[in-house]
Amino acid sequence: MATTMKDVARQAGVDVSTVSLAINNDPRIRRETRERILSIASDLGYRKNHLARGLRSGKSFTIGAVVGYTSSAFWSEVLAGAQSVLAEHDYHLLLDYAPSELRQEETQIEALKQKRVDGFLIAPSDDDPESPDAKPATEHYRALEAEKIPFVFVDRFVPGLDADYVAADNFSAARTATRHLLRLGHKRVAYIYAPHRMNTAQRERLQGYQSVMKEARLETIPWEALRPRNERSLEGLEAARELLLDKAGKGVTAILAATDSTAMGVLRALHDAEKKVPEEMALMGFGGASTAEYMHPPLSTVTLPMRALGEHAARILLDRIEGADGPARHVLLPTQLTIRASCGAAR
Amino acid sequence: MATTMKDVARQAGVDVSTVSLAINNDPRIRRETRERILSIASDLGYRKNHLARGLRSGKSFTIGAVVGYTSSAFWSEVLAGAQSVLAEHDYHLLLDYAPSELRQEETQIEALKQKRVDGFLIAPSDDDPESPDAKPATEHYRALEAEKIPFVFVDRFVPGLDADYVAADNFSAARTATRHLLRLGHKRVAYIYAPHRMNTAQRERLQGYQSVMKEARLETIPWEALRPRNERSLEGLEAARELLLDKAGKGVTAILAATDSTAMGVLRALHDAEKKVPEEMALMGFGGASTAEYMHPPLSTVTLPMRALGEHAARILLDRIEGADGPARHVLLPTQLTIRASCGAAR
DNA sequence: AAAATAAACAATAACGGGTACGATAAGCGC
DNA sequence: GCGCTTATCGTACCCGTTATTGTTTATTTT
Repeated sequence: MATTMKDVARQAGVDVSTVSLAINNDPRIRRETRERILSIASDLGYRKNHLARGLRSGKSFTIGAVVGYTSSAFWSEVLAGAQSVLAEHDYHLLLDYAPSELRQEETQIEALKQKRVDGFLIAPSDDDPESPDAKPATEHYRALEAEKIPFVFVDRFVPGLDADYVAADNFSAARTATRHLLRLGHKRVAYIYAPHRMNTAQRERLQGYQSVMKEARLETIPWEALRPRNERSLEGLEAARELLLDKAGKGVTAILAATDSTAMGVLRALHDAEKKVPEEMALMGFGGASTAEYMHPPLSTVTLPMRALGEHAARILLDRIEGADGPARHVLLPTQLTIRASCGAAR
Repeated sequence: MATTMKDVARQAGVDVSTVSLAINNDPRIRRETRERILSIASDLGYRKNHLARGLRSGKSFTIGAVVGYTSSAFWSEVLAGAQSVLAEHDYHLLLDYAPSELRQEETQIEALKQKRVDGFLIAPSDDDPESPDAKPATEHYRALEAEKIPFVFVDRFVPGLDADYVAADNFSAARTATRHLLRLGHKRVAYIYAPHRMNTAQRERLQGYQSVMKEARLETIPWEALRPRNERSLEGLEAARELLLDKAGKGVTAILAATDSTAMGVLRALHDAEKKVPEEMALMGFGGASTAEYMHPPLSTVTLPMRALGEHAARILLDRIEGADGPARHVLLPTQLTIRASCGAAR
């Protein structure tokens, strides 16, 4: 059996309440007494029971993380960032990955509620590809608000819900990337994205691209990368291939891809079509996955602040748990344009 | 305040113990009574408190995951696999990422012990680069055994410790990969690996390579990829560059890289040196990261069963938690040789 | 020196749920 | 009608910790 406060108390000849106070550094306990107790506790291998503590105090020092495991490297980094901040305050992440397609958030949240998490980090699921205009379900988020369980959206958010969120500034990022391509002399710039992955982050990238193109009075060329038919096909590959054949793609000299992995698929299609990158076609992506750098040519990309996303979200969450209850905070973190070879030089 | 069993009991006009029995499907409670209680519980939005339950039963339905966050896509997949199995049994993962260099396992484990996790999934840290021959610290693992807290090593294990582990069959995988290269006609096959990432998994790959080369009476050409000096440099890149210049690299026609990311760095170096892949140099890696497929040429690789690693580890852990106490189980999962363009055809 | 105050610790009751045991009542055989 | 079993539920205590309130004993105030 694990040693408890009772054991320590017996050994030290004091009451358990005294042990508790001593361990929690309560000033009511004399210093020598505390030191004696702590020493005995250490000798006995005492380890406090967070379950009991949580039961009594109503806090579990645990944060539920409800994220999809798609583009897993991304979430891995985000969670690592969150965890590093949380660890400093004795908090831990309770993980609940689930494929975003299943959209099981409500079930996941419910299960984590039973474990009495003190708050949630949530990446809301993507739009329903069957009915992209349907309003996302918000009841379970409102339930969280009603129960006063803090939660912070990460990377994406649910429109119409005035909740805290931390995301990359995708709109500005897309504007910067698009402007960079225009500045290099490109006129016909296509934007390839996956509609079945549509969410607020993706939408803002698309809008950023559109806004710059419109301001420059250039034609926007949005191009949809459909869900690959079979497992072996790469997202973005077929789309790019079709774009090259379609009349809409005529004269396109630059492609902005909504994600790095899409850009990689596009790159493959360009290789297959023997289009030289960047000479005949410039290419940029979004992400910051380290592998983008390994491509041939190395992919220019908008680097997303993954760790910082997690860190900021964790800090806001901790604030809320401590009781801060101001208005919802919307944090947009700056991104970084990482210029490599794939977007080429001015023409 | 959240509704508790007491509230349900009051509403139903029974004792809390009856509610408890009803909720846990105890046969002593009449069916109609149980149904009435469950219905009232549902109406009141009752949700059981896992903290209280855990305190009483000594189980938290929580598993500590102590892994490094390096090659995060890998761990993301492993953890997703583990989580999918655990979720079926109401378990969750309590995450504790930490950079493997810090080797803080003991601290991490201690913190998770306080949260009363029912078991651990552990990826032991890499060898100490300062003293690679030093025995890894095993006291904290023995402490776990003494306290009868089950744990399973994943991907790597600690030599000399007779504990459960689940790993890819790296030795066979390396043998298969090496043999494949030999069968293609290569005689001088180099093996590039990172000594500062050395662990049991890496060691077995190296040994697999060596064993096949020795059996074929060919010279082994191990080549160390040192830790990149600056952030911007890619692991494997410098090593490959040096290998090409060194007399040891003379006549090498195939390179086996210890990981996919190393292979990517090597590929870059080969491009830079204008060595055609696979015509002038065949290349293979280990991993199964999806991005390997996006390379130019697409990288042949040994695909590691990431999800299955997590799933198996979780199952063993659940077994142990249920009380199974046979001898330590050592599970080696088969890998898959994924042939793409980078290793070329027979010459 | 009596009284007020402070210091240091003890005692006790929660927190929410699990469970061994006991109580009650109904059903049954004799 | 008696004792005995079985079904069904209540009683009471436990898990380990913490917040609150008491109870000493030492210290200061007047």
